[in-house]
Amino acid sequence: MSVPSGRSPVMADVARLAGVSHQTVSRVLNGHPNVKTETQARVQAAIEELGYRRNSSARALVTRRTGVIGVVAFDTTLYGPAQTLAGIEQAARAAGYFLSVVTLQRVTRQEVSEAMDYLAQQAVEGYVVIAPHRTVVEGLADAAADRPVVAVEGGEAPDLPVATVDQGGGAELAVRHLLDLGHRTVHHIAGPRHWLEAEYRVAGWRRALEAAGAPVPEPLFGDWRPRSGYDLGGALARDRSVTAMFVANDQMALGALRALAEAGVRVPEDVSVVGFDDIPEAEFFTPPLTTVAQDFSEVGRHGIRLLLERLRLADGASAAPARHVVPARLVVRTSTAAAPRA
Amino acid sequence: MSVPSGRSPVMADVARLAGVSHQTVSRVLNGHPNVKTETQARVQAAIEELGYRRNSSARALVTRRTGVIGVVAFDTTLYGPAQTLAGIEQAARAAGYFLSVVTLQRVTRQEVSEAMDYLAQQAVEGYVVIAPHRTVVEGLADAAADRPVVAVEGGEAPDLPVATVDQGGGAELAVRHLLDLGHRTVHHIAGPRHWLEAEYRVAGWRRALEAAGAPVPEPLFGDWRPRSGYDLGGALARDRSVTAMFVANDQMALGALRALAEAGVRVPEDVSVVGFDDIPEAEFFTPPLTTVAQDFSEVGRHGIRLLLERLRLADGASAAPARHVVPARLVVRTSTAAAPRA
DNA sequence: GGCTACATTGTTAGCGCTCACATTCACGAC
DNA sequence: GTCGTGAATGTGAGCGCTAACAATGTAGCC
Repeated sequence: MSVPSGRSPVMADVARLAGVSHQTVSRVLNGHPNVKTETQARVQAAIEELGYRRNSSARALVTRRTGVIGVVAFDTTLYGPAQTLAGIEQAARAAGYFLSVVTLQRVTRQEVSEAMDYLAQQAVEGYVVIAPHRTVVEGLADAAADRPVVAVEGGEAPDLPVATVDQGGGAELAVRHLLDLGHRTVHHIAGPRHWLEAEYRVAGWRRALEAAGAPVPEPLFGDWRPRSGYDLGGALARDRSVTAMFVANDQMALGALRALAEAGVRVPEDVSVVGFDDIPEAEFFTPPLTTVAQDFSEVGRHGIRLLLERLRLADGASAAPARHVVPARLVVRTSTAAAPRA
Repeated sequence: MSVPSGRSPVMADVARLAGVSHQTVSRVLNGHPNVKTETQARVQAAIEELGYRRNSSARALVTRRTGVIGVVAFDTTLYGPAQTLAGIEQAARAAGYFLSVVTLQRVTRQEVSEAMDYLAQQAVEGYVVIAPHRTVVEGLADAAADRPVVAVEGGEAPDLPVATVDQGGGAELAVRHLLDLGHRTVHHIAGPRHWLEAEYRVAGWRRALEAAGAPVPEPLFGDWRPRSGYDLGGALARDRSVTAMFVANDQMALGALRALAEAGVRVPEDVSVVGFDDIPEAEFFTPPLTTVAQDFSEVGRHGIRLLLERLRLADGASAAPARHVVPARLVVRTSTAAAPRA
């Protein structure tokens, strides 16, 4: 009787049943300290009896907080972004936030702007942008967000808090590992231009070679897909001077392994191969792939952490742009071995 | 001056600037027919000048529609679920809906209930549940949703609209392909028990064998991961009578290929292998994997379609549970060949 | 002209909640 | 006793929007 049938209960219904004012119900719901334990219990009981659930729209209307974080992602088909997204989701939920995700079809400044605009419609409190691409970082500038933004995998986006894996450092690990095995130099199949991760890996690769006084060959640019690794790997396979290659992700490394096999080049006897990402499949490639592991969910977690910090500071004082860099880790399997005698 | 600085513009601000009532602004925003073209233009101009954006909470409060669809997903690390989610996201956005995603950590009835509860807090209008597991389907029953629910990959969930790939049919394609190549029978490395997709693939495999009068060996149960394919594939490799295996997903097939290689068994000369999913890597396995392709995004799209249909029917009349089944497709590569002479 | 019909716009009343403030009561200090 | 204090609760207003209805203008028609 306390709730007219046909509509779901509201605070006033709970209040009536518990014999208190709607405000007291609100206090119980929000954990306000000054409520008698007994009253609290009575309200709780009423809530449960009616199956009451607070109307989030009404609450958001007055508090101006929706509890929603907007996420702009790109190509969640790739292992890395998908994992990062999962990490973000975990962290957000743990903090009591909801996630609204938009996946970009193409990486253009306009699409980034549109995605953020779309999310703004939903009154997200802030954005986490998975920004593996230079264009995305630029698009962020256009979007002129009036809300906090954190970039994940966003390289060194200026004026923006960033959570990222140490791509360059990971690349250095890979190259040093190969040099230590006695290879004269290391060839590189890179990710596509304008992808920040690709650029940083190229830079790290170059740095490690130069530090060792090794010659720096021209890098070849793929598109992350196995197919391009196959094509470019095939090209390198024909060059008998190549004894070591560092491939910018595991999928392309897979393609390269295939091309090498078809060319009759043995891995690791003739050529050593190192990948990047450590996808679950890498361990079972032919041969099992030495690669650089990234902790994606850690990155996602820190992305959310940085955003929440910004949200707490609220409007006025925007904190200094912070960076959180997660180290990469080399996983040695059997696709690498000592350089063959010349 | 029309907007007091320090707060964002509201409808009344736009109305004042355009010299109309706030209701007319609302009409323009909602595409109401009876507004003079000229008025419309004036309002539009005012909106743009002020950078006005409608407050979605206020709107949701009065319309009782949030425009948010809740998605319950599980293990988006796996290729299939991740792809399905992407398809759902595309379709939802195209229809003007937002998505709120919760990813389950473990598949228990309780976690499913909790996830739906969590989404209910946000007043989602309906649920799309990626339900590849028997437990999830059961959990749906507990959750006693007062809102429409659609299961994706949910097998034959009773009383629930379902969008799914024809798993059984796909398995039959795989098995028939192998039998046609002259194999006496086909061994099966299955997915984990209680996974609906796994069960349907087992059923299809059995059906095809029985239809052909072939003996039906005991299936082996893996966990989708490459490691289990490796372990179980190794076991089958030791059995010289095995000439063909159908592996329930590509990741396990990769593990199996590895185990066969290590055991000195040649693929496809000694043993033929067929996978399931057609992940991007499959084409570059050693050897390139014959597999069954599923159109995940199509499934996601139809999941959203079914939900939207339910939402339109609104509260009263719940439509008859509909099913949309997307056919699977065999992709022949070089991991399969004619049976070796006995 | 007077009436109807319809297009166009304005007015008013909430949606369900939280915030600011008012009120009540109990208790101890003086 | 009186007053101050703080805990516990209630009251009223208003967040920004849409829905329902009212009011106006405008044309068409007899």
